[in-house]
Amino acid sequence: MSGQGFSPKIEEKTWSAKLESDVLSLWEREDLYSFRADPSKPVFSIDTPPPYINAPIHIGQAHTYTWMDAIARYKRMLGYDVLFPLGLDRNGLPIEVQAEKEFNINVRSTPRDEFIRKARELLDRAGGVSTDTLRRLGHSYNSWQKKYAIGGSYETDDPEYRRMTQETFIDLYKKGLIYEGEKTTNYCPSCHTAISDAEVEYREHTALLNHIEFDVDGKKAVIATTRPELLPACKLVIYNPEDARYEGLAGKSATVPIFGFRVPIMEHPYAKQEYGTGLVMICSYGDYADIRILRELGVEPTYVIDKEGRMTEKAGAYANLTVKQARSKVIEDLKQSGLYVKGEQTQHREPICWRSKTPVEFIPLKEIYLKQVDFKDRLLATIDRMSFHSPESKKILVDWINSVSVDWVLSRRRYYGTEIPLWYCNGCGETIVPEPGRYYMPWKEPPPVQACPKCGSNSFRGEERILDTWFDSGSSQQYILGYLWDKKKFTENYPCTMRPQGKEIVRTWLYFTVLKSLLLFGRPPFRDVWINYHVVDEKGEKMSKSVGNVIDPQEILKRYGAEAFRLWAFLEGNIANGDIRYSHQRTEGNAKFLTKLWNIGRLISSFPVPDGASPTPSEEWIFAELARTASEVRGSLDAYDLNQAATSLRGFAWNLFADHYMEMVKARAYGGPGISAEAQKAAWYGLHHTFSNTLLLLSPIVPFITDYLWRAMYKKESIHRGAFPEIKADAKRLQVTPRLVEFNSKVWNEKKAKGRSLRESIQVEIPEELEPFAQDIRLMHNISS
RNA sequence: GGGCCGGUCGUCUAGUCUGGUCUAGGAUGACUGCCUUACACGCAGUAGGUCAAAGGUUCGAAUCCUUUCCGGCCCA
Repeated sequence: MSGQGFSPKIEEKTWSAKLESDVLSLWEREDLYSFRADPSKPVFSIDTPPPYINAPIHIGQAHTYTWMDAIARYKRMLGYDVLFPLGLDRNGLPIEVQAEKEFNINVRSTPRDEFIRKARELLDRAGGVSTDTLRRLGHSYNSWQKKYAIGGSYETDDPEYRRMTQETFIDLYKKGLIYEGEKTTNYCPSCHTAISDAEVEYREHTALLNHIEFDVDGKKAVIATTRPELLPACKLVIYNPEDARYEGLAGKSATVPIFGFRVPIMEHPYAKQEYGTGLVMICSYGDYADIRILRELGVEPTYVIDKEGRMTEKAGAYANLTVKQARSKVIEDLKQSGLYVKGEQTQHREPICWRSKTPVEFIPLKEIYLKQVDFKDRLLATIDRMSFHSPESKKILVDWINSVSVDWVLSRRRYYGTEIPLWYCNGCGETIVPEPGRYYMPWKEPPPVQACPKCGSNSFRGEERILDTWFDSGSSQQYILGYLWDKKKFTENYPCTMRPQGKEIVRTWLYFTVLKSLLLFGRPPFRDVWINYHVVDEKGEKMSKSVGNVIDPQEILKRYGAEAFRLWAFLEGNIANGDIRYSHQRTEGNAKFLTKLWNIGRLISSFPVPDGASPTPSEEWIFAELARTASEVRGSLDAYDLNQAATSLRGFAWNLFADHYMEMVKARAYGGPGISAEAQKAAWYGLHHTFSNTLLLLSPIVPFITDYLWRAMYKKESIHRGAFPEIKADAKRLQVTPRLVEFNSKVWNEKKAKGRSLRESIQVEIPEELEPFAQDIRLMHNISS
């Protein structure tokens, strides 16, 4: 047999991103990824984070959803019925704020129906912006269509979703875990609503630290504060017990300037000697420390700020001014009366609302709460039953649970969200709770009863507030597992297998899901929790619009294609361990593997696919390496470490299989004088067996190119119907790998040193350990004896 | 103020738990040579690291301990 007659089945020299859309439409036609509800298969469920619909997918989402996709694909190959739904988040404040801006309306002065309609209009307009990127990335969600069934894509503001949210509320209410109470609450004056502790963030900023003179029995005492407008709410002046300057002051009282009332002076360790003058005024309420100290001492608060962020009549002459106005007015008045000592700039941490970034105020509100403080120990025990990837991320949740100190404020004074399903009797105040089963809108619907069961009155008031968005989100796993439609199946498949999510929403999304799951089902919501960090720019800095370093994944798709993006996402690092940097240059570099893989396939496609053959030592060796790689990859994938899986696959395919094995057997595969038909067939088998399995192993990572090559070379049926390869091979050949690689390198080096081209012949002695491979090695390097 | 995580060639990283096989491996970029009938988006080679710093434990430390510095995050 001669070297003639073998030419690649594949003509193009490189993989092209243009082929991606062809492959994509094949997948859609073949319905490869739907949830089968096949009772013979175990379910692997992934509670994907619904991206917010009104903004394009950013690079961090593109990255992490791609990881989830690979996990889904891998589990499918293991024989799981994979539940991998696509959700779209349409709830929450951002859309309300945007509607206000867009239509120049105000949430409080616009009729509710109209406001909701406008918000929905905006959401519908945003439509496919988010999903287009996901689609092009080749993600294998069960469905792109909205369906009221397991596996269907869903929207968080859907009446069905809200029906479920309300059902959980009703359940918890009936269990006695929900109550209404008046407490000091975090209040965002810009969102006009109460917010939970989990929604409070801190911002370091420069503030004016004002030194103000108080009078203590005719003597001056200077107090430092960043919030002089709270003088009318001053309750207490404290200093550190160690502070010698103020020894003996405790027990006396201080007169508050301008307002003239007296407050007690006490020692308290919270006051730091080095902060301002060491004397601190405690008001109701400037910050959490105030709340803590005044509660500790049982002091009745005076509230001087109202829901609009204006001063109340308790602030006397300052009533109706905004907080800011009042602050400067108080400072001005203090200066006039000579009680203002000085102002200096200081670094200060202030609590802000996580959505609007407005400073949070602490005011009394009657709100609806879900009990959580009582359950801290059980929450900690519950999360011990979930496994965290990486394990370090669990600490974020543990710390948060330990710091929980008040119950969860559920009610929000907004319009666009799930209504709290309650009515109140106008006669006796009785609370009416409906039966679950449908979606209730109490602000526009009559109550589920004709007359009050307690007093018989038939006049009612529907609840107008809505639920915290996290109360909806905190049941996403419940929704996707089909709680609404088949409770038996739901119970069988509970808990959900995995929750992938960002670390920045551990204390919200993850925490609230755990809480609700514990209270509703007494179980953890997930088996595994995968927490990811962020994608940052080339220099390691956070991407932000104002800095102008944001990279749109669409741009990467346009420049390099989906496979290139995916390779970058997998090869660049493990996002569960830390931030990942993005760089075009590295994407380009990583993408070269696609060309390599393509050309490996191209050469191999020249040769027939034998059913089997008796392997020579070279085949035994590469099969042993293939088996080792497959088991490594399996281990990495089981640990959700796609980075390691991708790295070892690239290393195997390129640096061992192509560089060494293929070079060794190429001549044998082409055939020629002195090569038996049997040996040639063994080479063909070695090439195809190794390559087809490599494609399978790579298919969760680069699903486009592997499927394309697979169909071109092996089967009509998609590679994504394939099973994860189990490769058996004798491990004893593994020992020879370093010797082989070393020897080949030595020969190449020698030729180079002698200025010869690689095909020229050379005289080298083959070491004894490599004797079994002698024939291949001689042909490979053109070694003359 | 407290806590957590990280710091390894220009860049990304393996190795750290279980100290010796690490005179630290790979990738990428840089440089040099080569179009060897799959691939120049390739092949081969070369250079590049006092493993953040100091001290300690040990026969031996990137690996264990202590302190410090830097970066990031969280809590008060």
